[in-house]
Amino acid sequence: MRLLPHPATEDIQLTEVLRALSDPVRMEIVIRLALRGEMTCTTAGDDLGVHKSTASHHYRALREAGVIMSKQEGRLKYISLRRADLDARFPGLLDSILSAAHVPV
Amino acid sequence: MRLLPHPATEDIQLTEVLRALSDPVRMEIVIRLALRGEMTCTTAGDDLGVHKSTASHHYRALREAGVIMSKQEGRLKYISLRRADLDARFPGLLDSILSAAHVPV
DNA sequence: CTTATTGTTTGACAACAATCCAACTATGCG
DNA sequence: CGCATAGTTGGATTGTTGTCAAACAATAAG
Repeated sequence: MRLLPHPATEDIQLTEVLRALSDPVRMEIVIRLALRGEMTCTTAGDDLGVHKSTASHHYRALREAGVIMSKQEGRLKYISLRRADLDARFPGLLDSILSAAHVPV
Repeated sequence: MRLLPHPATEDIQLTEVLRALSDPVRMEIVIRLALRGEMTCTTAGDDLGVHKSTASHHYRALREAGVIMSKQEGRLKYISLRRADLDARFPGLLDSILSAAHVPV
């Protein structure tokens, strides 16, 4: 099991988080993660309407902004929302964004 | 006194609001409006570090996303945050973003 | 009427971003 | 080992964005 580089909680920048979530494809990925929890990249990218390499690019954007966590397990890569970290850094922000996206919090 | 075209409250899109706020210059403008209320474009753009035409471009981006209101009064144009509209459309969103930006709400 | 003030528009330009495709890497399976 | 699966990377393309400068428009003031 390997971890990939992620920004530390205190290094997460507000405008970068907002930027990451301002793309509809990335927002949809985040919504899926919020609804269904940790999942593999393939599952997260299913029926997303973009090429898998494009999805991969979006995973990186979300990871570098501090929105998601990735961990490699064997052949699979699991991604998940950094809910606790985001809530520690920006209390209430993720919840209000998810509510705005009609995701039950 | 003239009003300029703004999106109706129900037409404000989440990703467009996040996009508008993902630029540091626009975020700073919004912070100023949150702290000091309605102000003219010149006041809002003071010491922003960008050319006035660039600031004007940002006002339009914020207006088209539904984040700010503009009204022309004589030679001056006043801009203000659409707090009530944003709160009606996305409850708690603006507050949590402003809190994240260290603006007292 | 002329001038100063306030802000927008247009053009140019460089940087960035979203996308697809093809090639590649890495891991597990038989 | 050889093959399939899961994802990433690099290149190409196309479009968007942030910026400045210069020209413009509209209004108020002298």
